[in-house]
Amino acid sequence: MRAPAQLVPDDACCSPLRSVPLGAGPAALLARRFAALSDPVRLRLVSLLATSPEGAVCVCDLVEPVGKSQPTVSHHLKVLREAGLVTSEKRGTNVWYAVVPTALESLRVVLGPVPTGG
Amino acid sequence: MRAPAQLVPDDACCSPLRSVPLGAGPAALLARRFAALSDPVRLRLVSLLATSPEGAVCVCDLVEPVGKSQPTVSHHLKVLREAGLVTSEKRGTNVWYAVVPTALESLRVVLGPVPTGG
DNA sequence: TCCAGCCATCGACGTATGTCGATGATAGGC
DNA sequence: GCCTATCATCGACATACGTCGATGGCTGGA
Repeated sequence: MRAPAQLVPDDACCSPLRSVPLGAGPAALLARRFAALSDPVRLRLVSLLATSPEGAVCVCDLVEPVGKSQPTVSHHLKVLREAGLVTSEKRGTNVWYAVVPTALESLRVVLGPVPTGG
Repeated sequence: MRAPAQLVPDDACCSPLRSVPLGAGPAALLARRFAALSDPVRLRLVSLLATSPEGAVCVCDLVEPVGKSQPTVSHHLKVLREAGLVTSEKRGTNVWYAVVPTALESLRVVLGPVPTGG
């Protein structure tokens, strides 16, 4: 259950937007990741995970802060997981989620200035 | 027509995701911007604008590269414009679009590590 | 073994989104 | 003034998405 269908690989897929015109394939890959961040609830979930002192948060501690039902939170976590932005780990009855720093970093690189010839 | 309804302001609206849990308001603002980047066609449009030597591209030169109809391209450009990611300027019969570097930079900041206490 | 708690999945609903053809608005050339 | 070119808007359609209540699968404790 940890990562059954990782639709987007963890590592970066594309060059910065300013380096070379994006092809259809890389654009689709990138779009999936940005789509994962295109919802307020998911952004708040990522923020809650990222700001956690332990680096991971139990699902039971995510439902109340975002103010959505448990199935809705579970759905959003699945979207983030399939986008490769978070990982999940089962501990007893609970499931703990954590952000994947390299995934956020890869998006940062895409938004950044072109490294060569800038 | 340049910027009739700027739904998202140009400057950054939020702290990095890792600094403090995101509130509902800032999350909604950010989500709108990421949503603008959540489509392959729009990502390619931004890339075409960003890689242009002149820094701006006529709409007539955007339709063919992305392989969509002219109304569809116009629709996507509107989404990008209302998200504050691009600007448009009329020159004669043509309309030239250009990226807003600070807008991309603000998203980069949000994805980045917390500046204080990192 | 049974029960309780936690989380994922399912089914359904309303809404938002991407896409196109047709049309309209504006600018420039004859 | 008329025609053409360029781009935005409109209307329509299929699909995707966010949301919830209900349900199911697992785990741990009594």
